[in-house]
Amino acid sequence: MYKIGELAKACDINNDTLRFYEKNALLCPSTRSESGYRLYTEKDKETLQFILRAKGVGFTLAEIRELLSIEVNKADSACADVKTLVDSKLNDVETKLAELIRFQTSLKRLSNACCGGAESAEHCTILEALESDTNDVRHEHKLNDKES
Amino acid sequence: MYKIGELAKACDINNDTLRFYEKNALLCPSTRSESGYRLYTEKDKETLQFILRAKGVGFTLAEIRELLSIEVNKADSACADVKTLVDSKLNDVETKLAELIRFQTSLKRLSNACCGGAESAEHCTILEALESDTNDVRHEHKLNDKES
DNA sequence: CTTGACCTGTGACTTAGGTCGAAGGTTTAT
DNA sequence: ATAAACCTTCGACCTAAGTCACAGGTCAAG
Repeated sequence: MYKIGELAKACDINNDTLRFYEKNALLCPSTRSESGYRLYTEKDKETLQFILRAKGVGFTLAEIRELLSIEVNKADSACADVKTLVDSKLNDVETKLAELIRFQTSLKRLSNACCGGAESAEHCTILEALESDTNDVRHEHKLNDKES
Repeated sequence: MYKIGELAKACDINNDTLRFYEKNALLCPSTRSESGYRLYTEKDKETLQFILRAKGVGFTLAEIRELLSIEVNKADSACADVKTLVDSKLNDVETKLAELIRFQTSLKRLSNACCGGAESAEHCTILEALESDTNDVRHEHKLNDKES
């Protein structure tokens, strides 16, 4: 049995995070001591590690709650249910990825176009790009310029 | 001169967003009418468009505030200052990108390993991967498995 | 002269995932 | 027996970028 601080230290998280997970129905300690201290079992620790691993692949706590409800009750769920969660998450991730790649492309273009010198910024190509709506900074669509 | 609703509509944002930008020192209307209405000039509109374009390439409002302070005072800033902001943002973006790619890789691996069938999830490879700490789900380091 | 569309300011609420402080109870070691 | 190190609950605070509600003032049309 772990007290809160012991489990937290063992898993390298904050005590408050554990309380937060409890409040949000992710991980409730199996028992309490006479005096009300949370007592976590080895099984609780495994659940916590499940949570941390799921966080590690990008799941939100709400999604992890879903995964856990399948996990505690495996026999009544299908593989397909689990895979759906993973694929839907993968979709989210790829959407965000696409946005970040647009950012990256635009920023690289801005950076490459700028001399970066100590001269006054009066003719800075970056500022000019942000000022002008012709020659949209955000998308390359028909710009047919090459990344240098 | 635009009233708040006119400028908001012209730029397809919310009136409250404009008030929010004002409160956060991003865009103050040049004047007010007798009765206190905000009045935005054409120049204000251009500044707003600058802000929206900068948002479009991924800058936060705090960063845009920095860009604007250079923009209003170009002569006293160097190109290098601007480029530094862009490069530092690019760095942020690439850090986030790296994390999302890790998520993507892990999720793809989980998804590919799962049959996704209607069978009970009792032996679901996804759940097993999240349960076990051997065979870490998050990183490929020495797994030398191939993406199918 | 009233109705409706607009504007004002203030302050609260949202999401996500915690983190912190205060006031007090418990355990353990000395 | 008392101090240090733990634990409890509760509630407030944090970031980011808004969004919404409320109570009231203004403006143009009919």
